[in-house]
Amino acid sequence: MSAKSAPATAAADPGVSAWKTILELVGWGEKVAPRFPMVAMELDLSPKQLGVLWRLDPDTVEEGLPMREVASSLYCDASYVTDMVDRLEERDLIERRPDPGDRRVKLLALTPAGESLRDRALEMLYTPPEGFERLSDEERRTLSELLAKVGAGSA
Amino acid sequence: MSAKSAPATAAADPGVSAWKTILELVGWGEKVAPRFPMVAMELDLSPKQLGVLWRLDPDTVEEGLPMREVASSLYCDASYVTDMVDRLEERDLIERRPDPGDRRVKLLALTPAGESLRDRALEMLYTPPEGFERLSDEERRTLSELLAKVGAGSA
DNA sequence: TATTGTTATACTCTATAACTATA
DNA sequence: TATAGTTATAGAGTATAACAATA
Repeated sequence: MSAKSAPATAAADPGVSAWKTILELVGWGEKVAPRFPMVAMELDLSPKQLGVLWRLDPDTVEEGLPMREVASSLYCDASYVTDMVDRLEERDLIERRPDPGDRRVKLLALTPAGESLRDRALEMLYTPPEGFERLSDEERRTLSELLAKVGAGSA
Repeated sequence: MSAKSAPATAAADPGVSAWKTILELVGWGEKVAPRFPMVAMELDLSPKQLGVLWRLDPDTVEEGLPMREVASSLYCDASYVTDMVDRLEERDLIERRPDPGDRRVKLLALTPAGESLRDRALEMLYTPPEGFERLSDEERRTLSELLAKVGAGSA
């Protein structure tokens, strides 16, 4: 498996070429700006701050999310979560609530302003790239089904 | 278009749900670690440093790439490219070459060590997530074709 | 004793501004 | 005068270690 032959082999596998296209679409190729950081920047948030807002889905985390869980879910240190939360709290986007069951824990939840900013972010993030318009309705359905099969379990 | 109704509408559009799955697969969802930064970390590179190596494809940029082009392609400042290149050069991964045509310009090119590190990185990056194994050969071909249509022009 | 979160601190990442050399 | 790259510097992002409160 020499350095020269590996790429050729890879290109022949439709799974690999599909995956490469996905990386391009998402902004980890050469021509498109990375989507997630771009959305964050437009909303004056760092990517990780947007990550915090994102996890705080009001529909699923009614009571709030322990900071520790946010930290592990974002792959960053707890002390940094403290810092981000401080600043998001100053901007009145989230709030800390005591956990009735364990007084060490603080639960994070969105304020109304935070909810609406999160909504705007998800709307931007979830808008498919323009290339999707080149597919027919049926092709879009097929694509969605195939990807759902791929993503089952992780998505 | 209230904040509550928007997500429901989105879920009904197969284009949107396909795109959401893509975001999950790539690590911008909740359960998977972001792929690109992870690959970089495993190779002891920052994501942007990996970006530099990535652009320096020996097959397409024979003579080397001007630093200015690398900067704009990575959406970062030229001074930061200087810094990254300093450190990549210290690690003997890339080198600066004079541009015979314009003596202000420096061309970046991979050393042999840089080439092999880049190969390793691309091999990791281009390995599709495990979920792809759930597709038949024909499904993979279909997926690849549909995505190629979506990505045409940007990929 | 182990765990949640905070504080203090330091290190890495990245941009701005001023500068040098070339065009 | 304008452009490619560098230097010096400052600011954001992020981690480590020591600590307080609670379990």
